[in-house]
Amino acid sequence: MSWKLDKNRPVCPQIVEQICVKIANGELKAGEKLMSVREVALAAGVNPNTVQKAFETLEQNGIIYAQRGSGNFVSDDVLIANQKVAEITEQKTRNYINEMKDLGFNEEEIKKYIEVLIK
Amino acid sequence: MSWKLDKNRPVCPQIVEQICVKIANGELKAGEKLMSVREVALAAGVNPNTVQKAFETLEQNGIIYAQRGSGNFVSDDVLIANQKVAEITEQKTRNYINEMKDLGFNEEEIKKYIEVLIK
Amino acid sequence: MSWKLDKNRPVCPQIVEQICVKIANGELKAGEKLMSVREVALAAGVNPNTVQKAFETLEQNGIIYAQRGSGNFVSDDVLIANQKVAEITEQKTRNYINEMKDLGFNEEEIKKYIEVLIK
Amino acid sequence: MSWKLDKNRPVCPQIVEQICVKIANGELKAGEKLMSVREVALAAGVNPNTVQKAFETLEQNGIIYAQRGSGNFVSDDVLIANQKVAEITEQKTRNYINEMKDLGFNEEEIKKYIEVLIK
DNA sequence: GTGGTCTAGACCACT
DNA sequence: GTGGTCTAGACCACC
Repeated sequence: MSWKLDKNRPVCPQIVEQICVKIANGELKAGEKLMSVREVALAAGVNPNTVQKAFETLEQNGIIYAQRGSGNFVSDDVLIANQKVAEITEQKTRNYINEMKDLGFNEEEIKKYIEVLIK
Repeated sequence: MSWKLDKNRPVCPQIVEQICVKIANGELKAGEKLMSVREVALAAGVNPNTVQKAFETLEQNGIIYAQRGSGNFVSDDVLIANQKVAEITEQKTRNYINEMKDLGFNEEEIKKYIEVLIK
Repeated sequence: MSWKLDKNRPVCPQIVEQICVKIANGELKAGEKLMSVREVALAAGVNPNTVQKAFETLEQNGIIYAQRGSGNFVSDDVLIANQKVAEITEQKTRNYINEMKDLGFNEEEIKKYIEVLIK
Repeated sequence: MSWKLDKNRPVCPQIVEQICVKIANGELKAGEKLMSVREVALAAGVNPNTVQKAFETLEQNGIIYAQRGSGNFVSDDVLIANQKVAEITEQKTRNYINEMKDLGFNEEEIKKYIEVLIK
């Protein structure tokens, strides 16, 4: 279980996203036990509180559930994670497009810009 | 002079960006007098302090210059504003691409995603 | 012997309470042998360690006693279980009343609220 | 603005509840600025982080909204706070009733018990 | 000054 | 050992 964290962005939502992705792509399966808060914190080089907060967010979204004393588990309904990933993706993309349009770019220019920088 | 501010993002940098854009696209010309801090604040529905900070940032970047008692003026060298816009654009785009890749998308998928959402 | 466990509350004290109740209402009689830790765990769908802890608590309170190799037995003095039940009841009720008062309800309103929801 | 906190219960939800109550009973009005995180922390004798978390919860529920650099404000829609109070009240009461029933009390006994302890 | 995020470290109850 | 909660204190960007 690997963690690529961009230290220039808030860490907590990144953990949330990455766990959703891991569930969405099958790396984590329905009902499976997650690594403990402390293990993730250690592996990702992050404070346990930050991981705890990320897990709380995931639980509030019904993507995982916590069981005191035994750990956190992937929800049986994996669909929610997929939706969350889709939602995050769409929101990031819409944000990007809007910001680019505010900067005066039109649709064709944005597409070209992406194409140039993408590799 | 219109202001489209996204209340969900920091306001100050948005003002900086938009003035750069207005200079870059010729809406504001070299040496032209800007609206006063108060006028911009009123027109954009924002705290005057925020506008003041934005103007200071622009002045530090050599994009505008202040003349005590008479107002703020677009720098004679419009090129700096163009560079700033280019810089911001590139950074936003790289950020977006990196975040999408972290979400598990490859280059082709990102391009397709943009194409679908852009219109 | 049935077990109604609310998974949203700590399990261990629930087991303690329910055994006290069973003693208090005569379902378990003085000197009677209890089900084994494993049996209770199985019947209640709970980790045996949790049941073990519950039994330890009960023993410390003098409500049951353990006999190595033969099992756990209801104490001869059933009174203690009765007191425990009374104590728990009072504490739960006082808690509830205090929390409702903190929410801005007065005594009459609390009574009415209970009456409406109780059936 | 007074804070009665029961140190034997989790503090954070208590703050959430009390702010909801203050909005519901009109002590805080729609659009009004709340005390700052630090002020509440000081006044309630609690760590600022705890207050921050409570405010986050309130924001996620649409009961207040945060404005970076200027403070937290009561949402224009006061109704949500009222609903939240009602929801909390009902949940606490149902919990209480269920726990009492698990302890072997029937409806009449619960009502009598409340009546005796309430004053 | 204000909210937002994070680190560090502690304690608790439960499994 | 595990999650849950809290304190303490720090830094940042923004208004």
